[in-house]
Amino acid sequence: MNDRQDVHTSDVPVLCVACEARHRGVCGALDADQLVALMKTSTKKRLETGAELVGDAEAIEGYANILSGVVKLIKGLPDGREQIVGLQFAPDFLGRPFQSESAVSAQAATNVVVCSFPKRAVEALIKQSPQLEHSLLKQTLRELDEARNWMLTLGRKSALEKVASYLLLIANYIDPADHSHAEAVAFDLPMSRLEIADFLGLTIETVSRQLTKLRIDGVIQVRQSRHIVLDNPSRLKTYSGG
Amino acid sequence: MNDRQDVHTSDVPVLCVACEARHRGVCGALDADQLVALMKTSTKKRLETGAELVGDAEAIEGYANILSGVVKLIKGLPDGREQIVGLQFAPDFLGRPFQSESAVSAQAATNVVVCSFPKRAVEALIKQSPQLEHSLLKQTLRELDEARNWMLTLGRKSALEKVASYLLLIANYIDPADHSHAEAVAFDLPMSRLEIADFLGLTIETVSRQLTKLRIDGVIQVRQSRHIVLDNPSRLKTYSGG
DNA sequence: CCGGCGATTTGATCGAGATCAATGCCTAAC
DNA sequence: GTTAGGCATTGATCTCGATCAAATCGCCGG
Repeated sequence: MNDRQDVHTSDVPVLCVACEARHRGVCGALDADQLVALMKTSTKKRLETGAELVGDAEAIEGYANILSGVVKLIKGLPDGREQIVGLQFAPDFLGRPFQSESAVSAQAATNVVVCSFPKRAVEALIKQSPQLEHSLLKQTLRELDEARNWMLTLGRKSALEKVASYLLLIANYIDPADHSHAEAVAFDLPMSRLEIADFLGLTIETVSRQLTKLRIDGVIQVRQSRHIVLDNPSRLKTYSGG
Repeated sequence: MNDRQDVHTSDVPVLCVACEARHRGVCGALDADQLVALMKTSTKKRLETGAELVGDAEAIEGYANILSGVVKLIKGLPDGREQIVGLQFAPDFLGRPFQSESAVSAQAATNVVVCSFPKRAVEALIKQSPQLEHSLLKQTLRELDEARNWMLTLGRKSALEKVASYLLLIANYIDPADHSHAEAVAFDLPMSRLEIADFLGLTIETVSRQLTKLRIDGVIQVRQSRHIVLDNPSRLKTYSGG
């Protein structure tokens, strides 16, 4: 079901000479020499909540590994309506290979730390390393699956089902354990109500009302608006529409 | 904007020894020897409208090149609600590399002709040929872009904007020319009202009403319910919400 | 030509979620 | 502690699209 860990071709984290983080993710596909070469070109960057990594239709300046935090991918309409079309968590790889322009805008949803690489260095490496390309293909296939799952949610679920699905999605990222039995899970939402609404194709008021309903039904606890406790995750699943 | 043609690593169509069609698409990435080997394992299949290529959560029996027709990718909820999460046209490649189960069900929306290959043969070839993997990555990235574009439509557009966007999408597949100036385009819809509704996250009645509205506004002509004429495609764009 | 059947259109009504409008809550500055 | 300002909740109302129901169209077989 969840092949997230499968994205890492190598499970051995590698110490980056530039940003001093231990990389996993796509970098695991490289051999030692390639890694050293790549990491000499890397830079560690810290981004505040709301900071823009790549603007829509802007030239892409590089690629990045997310070390911590959550990045949202946004598409907007000319009149200002917005839809979040993807969420990226560590250790996802950020960037659009073989395209000079981005179709989406990428923004930090929380404080984010990335290790970024110049476009040219990564693309040269992709040409050399089928392993890296294989790794990118796997991540892209996973993102495609996630996008299609979300299309079902956007097109066919009710507001209540959408919010329940969202909570389960986040709970699963925080703690990828199997929540089919009844262990409690607690976590902080990495997004504001407005961002949740833009992810679910709803308004903030509707998101708030559905959370209230779930709270009153005793399925979730909400504290300080961001902190969520699921006493019984499998019960929440019955609200998510499958 | 549209890098569809870019998917074909080679522009030279190759005659398939088995199905006697000239392949393009992903097969273009192979060298002559590899092609011959692959094509000896291929079979040409004709599928009636509605035929299922791959069921949800079924084992994937193989891969296929679409030679003609339209294939819809469907995701469903336990209670029967359905969402079309992707459309594939010739010469798209059909299949989910590196996964034993399909996350979606694939059905023929029109009569479809495919040239199918056994799973094993294709996967062996992917291992040998970085070119093929590169080609698959490009197709997957394009599908991801399309999925994300459609998420914006599903989450944030009105029913009228959705229907207008759908007509422009189909018009663009039929004739990938630039429709920004005012040349008329005519085509047959490859899908029923129910399928359009399942693609747009609407009901058949709403789809029908929006088409009627566009017809009364003089933006489109509708004949025999499937045949559409856009006298002025750029005018339809103003209805699509950007 | 006629009847039948599925697909589509049109009509009437309903309701989920949007919109408009307060009100309440948490944090930060002073 | 007090106040200001951004977020979130709650309430009242409206609207778009769903639902229920009834024609109408198009096509095929007799």
